[in-house]
Amino acid sequence: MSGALKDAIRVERPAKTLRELALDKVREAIVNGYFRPGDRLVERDLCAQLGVSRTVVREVLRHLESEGLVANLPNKGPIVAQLDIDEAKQIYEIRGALEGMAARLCAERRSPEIVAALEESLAGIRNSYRDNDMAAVLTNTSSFYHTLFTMVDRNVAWGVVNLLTVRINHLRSMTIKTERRGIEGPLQMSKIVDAIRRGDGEGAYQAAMDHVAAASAIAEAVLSAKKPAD
Amino acid sequence: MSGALKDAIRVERPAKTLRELALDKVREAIVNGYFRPGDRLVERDLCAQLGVSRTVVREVLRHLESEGLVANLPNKGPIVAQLDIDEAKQIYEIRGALEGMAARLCAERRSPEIVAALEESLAGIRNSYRDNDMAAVLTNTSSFYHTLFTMVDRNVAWGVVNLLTVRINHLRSMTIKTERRGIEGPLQMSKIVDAIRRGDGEGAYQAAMDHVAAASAIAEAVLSAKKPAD
DNA sequence: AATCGTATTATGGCGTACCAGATACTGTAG
DNA sequence: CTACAGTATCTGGTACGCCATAATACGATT
Repeated sequence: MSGALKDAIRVERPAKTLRELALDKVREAIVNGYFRPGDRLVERDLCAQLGVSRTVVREVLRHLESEGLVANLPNKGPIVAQLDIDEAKQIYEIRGALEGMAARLCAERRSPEIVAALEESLAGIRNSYRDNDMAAVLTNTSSFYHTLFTMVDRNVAWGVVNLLTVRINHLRSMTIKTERRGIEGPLQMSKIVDAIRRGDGEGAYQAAMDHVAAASAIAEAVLSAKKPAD
Repeated sequence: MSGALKDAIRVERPAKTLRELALDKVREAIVNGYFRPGDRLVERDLCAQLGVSRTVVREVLRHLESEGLVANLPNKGPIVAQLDIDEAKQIYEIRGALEGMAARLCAERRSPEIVAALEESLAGIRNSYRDNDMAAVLTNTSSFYHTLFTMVDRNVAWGVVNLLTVRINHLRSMTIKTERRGIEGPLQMSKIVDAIRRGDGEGAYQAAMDHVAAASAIAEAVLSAKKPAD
């Protein structure tokens, strides 16, 4: 029997361990603001809320710690990591470097499929903005960059970007709501696609950098506006 | 009593939790080849070898998993991650982008302190090559890049680079032993320093990219030479 | 003898209970 | 009102036990 066929009929099992489920739940809770930055994450409370044992909770906390979403105070325990403005800027900068790199590679590949896939995501973003569905904007933006990286087989860089992105996720949800972002965001992204279509590597690189830089500027404004009030 | 004074007399405690100690030990063991890629990491065996409980071992394994040093096969358990050649190339590529970025920033900063610090590390590398002390070469190389990133306050990018570097660490120890690397490596790095001294951002970027590209090429040669024999 | 089913073993996943040490809180005595 | 002692809280860490699953060995049946 061929391997491919065997895979085809393979029975899908949940395969997710309790740990992974709990991990997703807690990450979700942090990202969407159920747990606020600075909140203490008391192990035994989490056990109760998640309905799992301390063993699982501890492993989850360790994992989130290595993702940078949770910080561990010595002799004090884990808290939701604070996002300081400088760190956020650094994250945007790194994303710029990596997304620029991916965009350049896409341009150099000169493949119509890439352009088509990117345009599909971009259309999704425009539609989501039109429908005022901010969750969908995030999803589609994510898929835009996902194709940008994976079409040129840069899954490691994609992993790095994802890892960093969760740390600024609540910033993202604020920046996309900003005035004019609904017009400028897609415009900048279409410039990336245009450059890729032209096979203009340098242009694609610059366009990707510009887009992230714009997001970073908005994030900085949002963050510094919020800090004093806090 | 002033806070500063209180800090000054504060008794320095190990501060490292048992978990962190165990984490370092296991990571060390993987990186320096005590555990080979593909080896199974049986929890209860590790408990015995490390002298700690399963809880700690499990947390350590989770952590290493998120670092990419350990892979978890479903219904099978953790093994030491295999490093495939494509992934290694991607890691080098990312390092190139980030180190290039940092080098450019250093050049734009035009600070004599940065140049001095870099030159000190570079001298260390040359001496270590002369003494044939490969471990010291790695340490000094690491400190070279550490200053490159931290002098311009890019600690997040430094963290990313470190995270990626452990995954290719045994490759690094092979590449630096390569013929001629003892001459070419420091030469390329001195080009980075020269560009930074001149304040030539683009030149520093290119020099850093070149250095990583050279390392990547050597790694590829080493890896593809070893694979068939395996 | 070949094959099929079953018992055993190894191992991870998960839970519970317990203890030690650090910290924060609280109430009482002077 | 302050100082101090006692207490509650919480994490770090350990030990042990149970269950599910996968692989392997073994034995029975045809």
